[in-house]
Amino acid sequence: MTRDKSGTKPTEAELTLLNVLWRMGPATVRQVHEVVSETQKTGYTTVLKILQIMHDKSLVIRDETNRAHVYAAANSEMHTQSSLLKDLVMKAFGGSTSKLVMRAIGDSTSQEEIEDIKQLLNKLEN
Amino acid sequence: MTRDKSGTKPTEAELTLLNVLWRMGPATVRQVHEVVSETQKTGYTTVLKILQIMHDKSLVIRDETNRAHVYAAANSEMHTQSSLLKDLVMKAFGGSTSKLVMRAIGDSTSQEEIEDIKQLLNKLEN
DNA sequence: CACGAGATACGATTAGATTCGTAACTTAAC
DNA sequence: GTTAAGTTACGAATCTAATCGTATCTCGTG
Repeated sequence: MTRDKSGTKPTEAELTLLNVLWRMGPATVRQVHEVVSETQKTGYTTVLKILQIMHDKSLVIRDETNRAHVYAAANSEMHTQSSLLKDLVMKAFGGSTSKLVMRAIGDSTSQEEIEDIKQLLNKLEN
Repeated sequence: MTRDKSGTKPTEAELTLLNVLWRMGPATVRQVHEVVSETQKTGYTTVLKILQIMHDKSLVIRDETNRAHVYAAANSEMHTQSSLLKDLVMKAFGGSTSKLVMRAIGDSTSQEEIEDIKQLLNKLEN
């Protein structure tokens, strides 16, 4: 029996590549590698391999029409953020989203961020 | 050169045990194992081993006075929550805490949770 | 149609996490 | 002081993540 691989939480390396794909939109291995190389020394085939694994897990879809396959994130950034948040809420905040939010707000050193959050809450009033 | 192991992010299994220690306070391997066994089928020596590894990493401290060593979390739950949050903010929210908070609030299905958060924000006004 | 650049596929390696069996040790009680 | 129960220590096996070298494939160009 093979475990269902969709909906799996992306690993650290996978999340790095997803961030690139969300920022760039659909892209080839080469394009992804170029962006990643700006901040990390990662081999081309490493990026390729991880994208292939992500394809196996259905974390990305790919267009094989052309010789250089074009990869795209299977799920939206929003969806993935929610999924990661839910995971953290469960594992470290006893399932309480409000506890997580309060901790996050409490940690906020930036005054701007606090203002942003207040504005959002004001909108929620309506 | 050995890398500094303190301040390391706890793994999944480690976080499970930390949750028990935070809930119970200082405890022996047996006590931790009993609690963990309620929800998982984990061997006694597995719990022991993980606690030993956590001790190596300075994630827990232990009192070896008695034959059965007594383990305690090295860092507070709050401290660890903040650390995990910061990590997620960096890896999945482009470093923006407010984005994380907004997503978390947006996902909140529970009306109570939204109320809790509003109350906290009101307190912050002062 | 042969070639070379550039692409994918594959397999091996390394490192860390997790699991647990077995050995060795400690101590209270007989 | 021997034993039995309970404990820690150790090491091996398994699994997953991550990395990359090498082999193979593909296609435009001459």
